Order: sequence, then structure tokens, then C-alpha cells
Amino acid sequence: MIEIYSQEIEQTWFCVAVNNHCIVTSSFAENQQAAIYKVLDKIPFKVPFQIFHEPTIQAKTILAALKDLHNGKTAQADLHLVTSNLTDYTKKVLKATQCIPIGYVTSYGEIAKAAGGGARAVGNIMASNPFAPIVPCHRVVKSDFSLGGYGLGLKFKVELLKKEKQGFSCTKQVNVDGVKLGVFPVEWVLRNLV
DNA sequence: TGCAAACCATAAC
DNA sequence: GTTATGGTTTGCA
Repeated sequence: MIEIYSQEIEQTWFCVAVNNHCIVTSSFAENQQAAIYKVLDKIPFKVPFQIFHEPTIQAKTILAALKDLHNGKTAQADLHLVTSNLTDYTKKVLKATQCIPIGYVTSYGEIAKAAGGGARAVGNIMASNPFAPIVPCHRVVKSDFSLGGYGLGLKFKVELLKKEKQGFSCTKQVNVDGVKLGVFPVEWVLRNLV
């Protein structure tokens, strides 16, 4: 049985679907209905689910963690993600995306180099990212540092990136399964916005 | 700049 | 199987 919880925190609605204490999918939106809808859209077909109006203590912990991530902070709670229904390739791409540090961004092409496949394939996976904002797909932009797209609305993407601004000015490399992933200061993206 | 062609995993037929 | 579809990229005029 999948349990679905939602809660409004600081004018944003967060929603999560959990099964056996593990996160099946998560999302956020401007209102409750939209947030729940996004989650319903991604839970596996044929699995029974129930929507709860009051989050349990455990659910509140997860929802609070989502809010922290949304605010550009590191999540305190341990978040266990259910990835068994995803393809190996999708898992690889999501994992690489999770390696992007706060305050930095990378491009679809860079992820493709680190996880294999091509840039468009990466974009497809971002577009259907089941774990927003746990997997920071908003930190992935086009190679010319323009925004690219965002499933939950470009407005959110910009807001999230602004909150994550750390004042970095140099590129950096992080390790993803032994291969290097180049990342760039989020300022490089914000600078190009009108 | 702007456009066309290559790109590559999924989902939908 | 095969085709259509992107949150892309790159090269060339």
C-alpha cells in the first residue's frame, strides 16, 4: 500500500508517496491539488494507494526535508528512494544528478558524458524526474548556460537556483562512479537572465 | 545569430 | 519491431 501525504510549508505545497518507509515519488507545487496530482501521475500503475490528510510524524520529517532542499539547504533526514521500477540507465542519470553540489549547475551534455547516453536522453529523464526536489534536476541547464526546461514550471527553476546561490566563481569537478563530472557556479546561469 | 542534422533512451503504436 | 518525441548539442553558412 502506497501512502500519500501532503503539507503546506512556507507557501509551497509538498507531496510525497511512501511505501514501507521508502519514497516512491515526491513533488511540490503552488497548491495542494497540483502537488498531489503530480505524485499520483508517477506512482506505479495497479499499486493500491491511499491519500491521507494529516501527515504522520515520519511523513512530516520527509516533507520538512523536501522543504529544506527546496530552500537550497541540505536535507537532514535520511531519504530512501525506491528505484527498483526504473531502468538502470535512469538510475545512473539520477545518481549523477544528485552529485551536483548546492550552488553549482551542470549541463545535459556533461551528465551524458558521465552516465553514458546522449544529452537528449538525459533531458527526457529530467522531464520525468520522480524525485523532485530530492534529485536536483533544476541544477541541469543547457550547455550555453541558458535555462533549458523544467517540468514543474520554469519559474520554480529560477527561484530554486537563486536560493542556492553561494557566491562561487570557479568551475569544479566532482566524482561520479569514478568519472569526473564538470560543474559550474549557478551565478553563470543567473547572470544571463534578463 | 539562425538553421539543420546527429544524438539516444523511452513511450507509444 | 518500428516510429515519434523531447528540459540537447554541434557544425556550418
